[in-house]
Amino acid sequence: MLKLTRKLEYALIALRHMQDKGDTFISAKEIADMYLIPQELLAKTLQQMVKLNYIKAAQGPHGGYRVRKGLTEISMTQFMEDLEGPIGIVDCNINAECIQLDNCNIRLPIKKINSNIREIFNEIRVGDITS
Amino acid sequence: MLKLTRKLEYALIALRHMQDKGDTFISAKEIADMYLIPQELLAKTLQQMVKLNYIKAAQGPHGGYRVRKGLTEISMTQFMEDLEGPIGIVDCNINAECIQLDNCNIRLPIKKINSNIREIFNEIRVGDITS
DNA sequence: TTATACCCGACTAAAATAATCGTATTAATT
DNA sequence: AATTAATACGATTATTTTAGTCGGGTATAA
Repeated sequence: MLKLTRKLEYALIALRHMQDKGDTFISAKEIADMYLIPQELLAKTLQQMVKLNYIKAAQGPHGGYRVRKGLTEISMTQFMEDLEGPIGIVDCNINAECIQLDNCNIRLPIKKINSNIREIFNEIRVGDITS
Repeated sequence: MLKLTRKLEYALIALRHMQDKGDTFISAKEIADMYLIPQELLAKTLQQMVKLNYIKAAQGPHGGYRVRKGLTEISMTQFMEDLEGPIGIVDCNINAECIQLDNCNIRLPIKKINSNIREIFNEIRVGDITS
């Protein structure tokens, strides 16, 4: 209940590590070894962040990844939703395909809570965690 | 990511319905039929709430459940943790058995966020949703 | 030209969640 | 007393989500 995914954890750990290393390119392997993260999984997450323009990749020996400037200013809401899709504590906050429809008697207050949670993550920058 | 369980949804829907009906005993079947909830699953959830002293059960024909006074004042944090166990957006906030231990570079900020979320649910009463 | 590292889709495994089943017990009604 | 409608509860199965692996490809530094 109310869990973050491992992917997000790994992403944040990696970002923090890269951030500490400044401009040098860090390989997925280095991070995976250091924090005992499955390498392939981490690699895929990093590749996703490259597509999102969060980080920059360099191929070949001595290649790796480094953080792009400005990433730290992105809100955690955006970060999480970019990587994992919309935040919804119940499904009807995301796809609305609920068999109950109008019958549901708790829809509104739940919706409110969902906003509260997104709001929390709006107030937190990625940089608050990674630097 | 960050989902509530169905069990919690069903519990809240049921509580709200019972609350609307005042002191009369409402059967699990009535609620299940009305909101298209699997009856057995709802029944088990209701039984759990009986043990927690959230509601009172009456057996036999015309039996069912009714809400106990005072339930509405309970915080959502307590409610959710009673039904589903501790809120932890990552596992190390719950059982602390993480292979990374001191190696983890994001533990503190994550812990902070976890508190924020528990705080949100502390501010919400069950009654805010069910009445 | 070889070794290292990213790229990417398909696949498999594991864990968490959701749902069902079977049997027992209780109590109102007839 | 028998029947019926309800809760009680453990065991099991099914489904979905999450996590992790594999294989083949591309780029590039030394």
